[in-house]
Amino acid sequence: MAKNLVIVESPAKAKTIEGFLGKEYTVKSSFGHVRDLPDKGISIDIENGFKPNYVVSDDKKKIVDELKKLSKAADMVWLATDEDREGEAISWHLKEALNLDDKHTKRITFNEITKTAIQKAITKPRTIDIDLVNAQQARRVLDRLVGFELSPVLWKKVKPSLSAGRVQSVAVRLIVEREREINNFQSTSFYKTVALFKVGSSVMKAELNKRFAKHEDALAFVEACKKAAFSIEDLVKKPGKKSPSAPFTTSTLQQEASRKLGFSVARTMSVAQKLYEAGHITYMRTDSVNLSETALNGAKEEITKSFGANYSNTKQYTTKSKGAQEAHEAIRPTYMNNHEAGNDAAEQRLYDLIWKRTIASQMADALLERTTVTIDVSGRNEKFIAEGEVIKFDGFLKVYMEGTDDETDDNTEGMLPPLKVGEKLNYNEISSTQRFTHHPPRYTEASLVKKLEELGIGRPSTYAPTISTVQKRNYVVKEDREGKKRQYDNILLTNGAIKEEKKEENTGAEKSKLFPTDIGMLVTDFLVQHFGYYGLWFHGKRRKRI
DNA sequence: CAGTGAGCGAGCTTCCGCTTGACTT
Repeated sequence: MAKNLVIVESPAKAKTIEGFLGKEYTVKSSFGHVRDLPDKGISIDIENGFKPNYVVSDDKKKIVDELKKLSKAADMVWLATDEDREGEAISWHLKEALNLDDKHTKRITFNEITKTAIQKAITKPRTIDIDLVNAQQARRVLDRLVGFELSPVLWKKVKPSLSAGRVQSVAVRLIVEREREINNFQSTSFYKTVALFKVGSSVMKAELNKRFAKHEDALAFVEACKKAAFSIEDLVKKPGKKSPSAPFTTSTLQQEASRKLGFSVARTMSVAQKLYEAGHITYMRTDSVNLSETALNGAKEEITKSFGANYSNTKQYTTKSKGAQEAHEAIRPTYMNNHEAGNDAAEQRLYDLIWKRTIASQMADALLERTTVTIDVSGRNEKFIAEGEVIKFDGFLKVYMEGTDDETDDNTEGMLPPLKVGEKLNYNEISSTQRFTHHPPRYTEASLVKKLEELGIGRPSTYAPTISTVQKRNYVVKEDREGKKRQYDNILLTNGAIKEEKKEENTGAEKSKLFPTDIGMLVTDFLVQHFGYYGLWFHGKRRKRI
């Protein structure tokens, strides 16, 4: 029997660590939390200091018995659960459930799974941080009280089996409020004027720096263009750069896999889990953008070998999200020199995304040259503006470009032909087209996760389950909607003649967007009315029961 | 007389966050 028992949260992690520590150490996993409030009833003694009544969860009885036996036989038990609020609580629960005494128990933490990090952790044990444990208990108790007091009110007043809680009710409210914003949105139209100028054998596109509100003003401008002369008034070149994004966290992986691969957040997580269990990537539930020393070196080596030393720019990123607890590394390939991994197409594509994002994060900025051309229209104050962008050094763009959520028509900026100030220009065509302002976008699963993270609501392990809960309760549906036909005006000037047309386009089509249901809106209004800030104040004052 | 239906009462649902399988479909 080994002298030392090390307990971590995840079995895959246990397997890896056992290899680092040698024969004196047995490494086991708790499979997450081992104790919790029971499923039924509040189970909190509100009269006596809100004392929680914890029980060993049914699915953890076997593992707790096994850990009990192993801990009795060991000289020392090392509680090596994650270095965050929940991890500290898991260690404390293990100590309670296994009846561990202080003399034979040590608490260690590490936030990367490397041999040096583990060995260093063993030399610096500490005791359980009871303040952090209490913070977790406060979180747990509050969530139970809110969820189990509020939900039955909904059963009575609205419909059985509904639910409310600190996280899910906010998620639903965000979707409901966005839908109402969209319904109240008054779209206005304007005229966007674009010219195509002949420059040698190529064509340069330029947009007018004024948008006309009225059809008659747009028409008057295009009319004036018939006789106007066009010349280059100004030519400005400015250097620019693009920097790579930080390596993936759970939330950014979910967003990018949704944009680039069309995965739902649940799909992303289950595919990532398989890659993790096969040892291809690091832990997939993380809020950290940190990379270990070995990862940084591995990336540098790989970039230098594949692209040259001038493409390498080794750096550490700092988290932007305020609630981050950073118990793990960022999501990255375990071995940087593995360019491909995975058993099926989904795993391979997700791995490819993770590999590229990680490698790109350690590559040099892309260097650009942005050119802005101002074109004078004789007899008018408005100017046409043409913009061009030339990549001087591609840097990280060689492997990876982050996707965007933008739905606006893409203005692909390319190279501009050679030009000089004062040069006269002739147009091929000038058009003024009626465009419409957009309502704020509906949430996708991934953009909702992004919003929740910004608000500090939910954790990496709960983003995907929360999204499925609000759909399971039928508060929210994920749907495609067909667009509507819309007419718009187009004024076109070619060869000195103006042609006016009514054209038709499809607008408002949605794909895989989140829509609130009637019940979602009703429950949100009910909760806001009775349990929003003023609702709580009202009920407290009047001690009114509902 | 047999079948129907109104009315009553009991028991169930639910939170968030940490982990995987063990289940169906």
